[in-house]
Amino acid sequence: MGASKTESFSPEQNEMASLFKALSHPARIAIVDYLLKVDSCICGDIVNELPLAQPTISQHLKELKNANIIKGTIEGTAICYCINPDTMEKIESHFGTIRQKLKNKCC
Amino acid sequence: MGASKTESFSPEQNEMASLFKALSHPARIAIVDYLLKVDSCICGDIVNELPLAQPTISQHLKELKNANIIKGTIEGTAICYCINPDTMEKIESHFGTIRQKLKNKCC
DNA sequence: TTATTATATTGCAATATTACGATAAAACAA
DNA sequence: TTGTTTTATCGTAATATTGCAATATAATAA
Repeated sequence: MGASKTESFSPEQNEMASLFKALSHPARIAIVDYLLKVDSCICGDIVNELPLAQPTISQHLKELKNANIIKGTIEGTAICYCINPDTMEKIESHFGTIRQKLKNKCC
Repeated sequence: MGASKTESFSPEQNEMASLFKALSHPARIAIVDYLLKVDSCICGDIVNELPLAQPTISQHLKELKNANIIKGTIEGTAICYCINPDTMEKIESHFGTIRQKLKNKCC
């Protein structure tokens, strides 16, 4: 074994797990942090910001893109990445729902 | 290689990544969902709720505990698990901050 | 055309995660 | 004590992730 039993859980549960998995690596958190820090959707220089090799960062960007956490648009030779606000809002509202449900608890 | 370069990132980035990693598996999402669904902090029957063997669930519960997402208190022979609202609020406020920062963006 | 620049893909080694059978431990009941 | 119930741990196989050198691709410049 070793593969996670995806088919045993609901689509919603799998979707949330995928979103969190995309955010479960410090390099990917750092990428999101950087995209938030710079004024606009800066192209290119993510590689210079992080202590990782270019293929590694490309791989992390791909995972963030696949999870719809960031969007990339081709801008000449470079690619301009920025955060997808819809996905962020989706996650925030998930925790908003959790907070609501916790209000009726005894813990 | 293969180990993630934890030391290259800030404590905050590593902490958020750890929280998301704890939530990055559908079984652990399902555990949180179940703890939210039941009226109070129900003891024991998480094993009967999920299609996973008892050692596997115990392992998932351990990870959620280590991440401070759930708390467990001994209740006789059983252990009573419930969600830690502080950690949930921490994550929610993280995305609240992200939303604020996105307001000033062009994307 | 050739060169340059930016990003993606391939291939692989190191490491981590997932799942579970077997077993242990802890609390209680008879 | 022995038995029962509940949860944790150990050991291990299957699979996934991480990181990077080498290489490929794509867009532009000279």
